Amino acid sequence: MAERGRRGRPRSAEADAAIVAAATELLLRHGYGGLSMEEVAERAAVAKTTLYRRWPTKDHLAVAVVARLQEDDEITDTGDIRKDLTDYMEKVAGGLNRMRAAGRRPGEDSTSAGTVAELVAASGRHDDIAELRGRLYARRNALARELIERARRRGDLRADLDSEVLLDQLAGALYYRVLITGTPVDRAYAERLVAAALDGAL
Amino acid sequence: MAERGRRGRPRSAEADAAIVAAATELLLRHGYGGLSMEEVAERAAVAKTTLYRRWPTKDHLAVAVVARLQEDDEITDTGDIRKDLTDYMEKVAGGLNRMRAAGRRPGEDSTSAGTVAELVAASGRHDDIAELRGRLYARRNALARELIERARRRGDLRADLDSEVLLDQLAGALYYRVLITGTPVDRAYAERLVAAALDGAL
Amino acid sequence: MAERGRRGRPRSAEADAAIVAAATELLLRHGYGGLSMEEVAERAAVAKTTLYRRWPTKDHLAVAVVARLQEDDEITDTGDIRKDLTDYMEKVAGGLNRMRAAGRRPGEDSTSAGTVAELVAASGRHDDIAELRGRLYARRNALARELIERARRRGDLRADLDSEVLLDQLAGALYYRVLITGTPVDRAYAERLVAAALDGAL
Amino acid sequence: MAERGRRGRPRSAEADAAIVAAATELLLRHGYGGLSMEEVAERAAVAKTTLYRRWPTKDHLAVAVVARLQEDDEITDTGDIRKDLTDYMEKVAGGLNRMRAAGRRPGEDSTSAGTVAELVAASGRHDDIAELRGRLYARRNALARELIERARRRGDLRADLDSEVLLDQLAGALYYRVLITGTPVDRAYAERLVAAALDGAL
DNA sequence: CAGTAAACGAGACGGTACGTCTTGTCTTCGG
DNA sequence: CCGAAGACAAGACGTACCGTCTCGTTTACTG
Repeated sequence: MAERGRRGRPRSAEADAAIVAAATELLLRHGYGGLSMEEVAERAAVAKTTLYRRWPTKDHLAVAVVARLQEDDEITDTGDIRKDLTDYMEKVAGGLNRMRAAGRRPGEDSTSAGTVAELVAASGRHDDIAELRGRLYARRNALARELIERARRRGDLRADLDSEVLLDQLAGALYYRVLITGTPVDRAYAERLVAAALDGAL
Repeated sequence: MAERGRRGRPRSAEADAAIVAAATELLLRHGYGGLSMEEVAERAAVAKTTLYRRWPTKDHLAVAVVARLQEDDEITDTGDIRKDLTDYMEKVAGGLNRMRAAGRRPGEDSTSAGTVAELVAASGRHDDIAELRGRLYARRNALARELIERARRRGDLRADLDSEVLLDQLAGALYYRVLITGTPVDRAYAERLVAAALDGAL
Repeated sequence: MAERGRRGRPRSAEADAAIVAAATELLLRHGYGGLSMEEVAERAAVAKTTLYRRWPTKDHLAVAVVARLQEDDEITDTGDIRKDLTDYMEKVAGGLNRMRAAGRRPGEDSTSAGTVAELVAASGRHDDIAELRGRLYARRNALARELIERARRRGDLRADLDSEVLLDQLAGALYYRVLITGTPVDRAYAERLVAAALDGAL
Repeated sequence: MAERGRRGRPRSAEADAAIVAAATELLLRHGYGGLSMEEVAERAAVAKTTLYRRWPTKDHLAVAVVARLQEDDEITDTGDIRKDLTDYMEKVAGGLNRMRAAGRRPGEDSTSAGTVAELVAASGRHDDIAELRGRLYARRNALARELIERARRRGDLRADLDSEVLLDQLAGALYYRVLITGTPVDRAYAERLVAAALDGAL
């Protein structure tokens, strides 16, 4: 089965890299509002057409940049479910906190993470972005649920556990604090969170 | 220092009402992007000056509109903490679901709530909005925490309960589903959620 | 009948002047291709919106500029029809020659008048410009025809003269040389032209 | 010195034909602005490279297309100078009128001939086109002048006739009407024109 | 018949201007 | 002083085309 030779000039990998680099820089430094296609093109020494050939919209570019930034929060399974969940929560929190700093003058305590919200908002403006985000979180959550399932099968968690809700509670608490209440999220919080979820309130 | 009676023509209450009405209509119908100051002014038969005299920014107007829409999620205390929390969760979910529909053509299943995210994003753009939102959620959460505290004092919840985390878990799960994963949130889910939080995973 | 006071802020006369000045400069210096809305706006220290509020298109602006430049080729009637026609031809030729220089580096012998052609082309792209140009030339020719008619009534021209054709021959020859063949047009040529037209070829 | 046989693959005659056909179609149907290299390439099922290998510029292609369209306005010499000139004028007018229709929706009375002007404008943008056009009109006019000279030698025209001006008057009038005033040009007009030029105005 | 030179299809690329849009301010007149 | 009307500055957006380039492929002539 002969490899069907590609037609036409191939896309430039340099351009790709330069664009993403410039966009990342702008996004982290000046936030979503400070990310302009015009300036990305200029900084990447690339024509605007080259941007739009790859990403049909500023929103798409921004989402791609952030997706790359948060690419891999790997999940490790040590057999200690309490520790594994706490580690995972810390990784997720880390990703969020990195975005939290975006567009803030250093020292300024960013009470919320406008940039994260802007990206969620982008989902609302483009169905394809929404879909992409959906698949992304589905995959991510699937991995975490496997971790939980293994622990349950080992007998470390209740047999009738609602793993979907458990994940919502855990990840949700982080996003809620970062996006909505603007309260801090760190290792200590991750521990309290996992403890509360595992032990219950009764 | 004598009371310095207001000079000049007083602000028109009709204008206020017309503006908020028009803005609400646009926001719910066409989403945040479809809310333009120009069009609000036209529909309210009001000059743009009049808008900006009252709200310094489109973001401020939008936030004000939404704040009005979600004004009152009252908390009731029947003594049955499981039921009370479930009711409260359902109210919060209701508010979110109402925003979820914004800007969607009827029938279209809105996987996420772009408009909610836009408003969170607005917080990231204006410190005063962030502050306002902070105070709003602080008050709201304070009420919910009182409910929990009363239950604990009655002995219905663990003595060493981390009530801050409990609320994060509950509200967070809702926001997470609405904003991030785009999964549905209804009475049934509220029940599962409260059950999981109260009973724990172990 | 009371003058109905204009509503809203009136258009800025300074902006008008600055725009036309900048556009004229660019058009004459760099030709039609060198006239860019972007640069006109910058040079006039004016927003692009201000340009487009006045002229819906680059073509419209360019035409307006040129119309202003050629505004008044007055016709004088001394009673000597040969002299009057020659003078008029010279004036028309002057206007054309001024456009001929547009966009040419000094010293460069412009064989044709691209800019004039660009403006005629603009008529082909916008019906309203075509109409405007039609009215302009109608008025211009009407004045010239009056001159001719007076001469005929005096008995200085044939009684059965076709004055429409006479004008076409005269003005046409000038435009033909400037636009098509690229041959020069000056006072001497104007004299030959009028002589030939009045005396006939037989 | 032996004929140094061409190296490499010869140019495709099919491509040539397809390109010119597509370009002609587009130019006549949608005018100069509607003639885009991109679309010519697509319609001719040819790569853009193939276009630019033959014509360095869109302007060059357009000019070539039109040159082909107006290739031959042959001049016939019957000995009756009035008739011969009228016939020639009619042929020239025919060519212009064909261009006049370009880019017009059928039925729409094209007051002017934007496409002709666009081509003249193209001369202003490329010296080689200007030169080409110069040579073209020189040859054309030379033939017409020979016709006139023969008539003069026969004694059918004044001995001191200015044949250059005579031609400017005749052709100029046609172009002037088509390009500038937008008035119609037909056989009847050609007759009036030749009559006026031959008989004079005095 | 193998080698090579050029044409060719496909499509990415840099560049540039266009015309549109929206925000928030400013200026005028009138109540 | 408020309001209505609308002009204004600023600046990004996404589109369109041009003419150039870089691939891989095809078609001739040539040694």
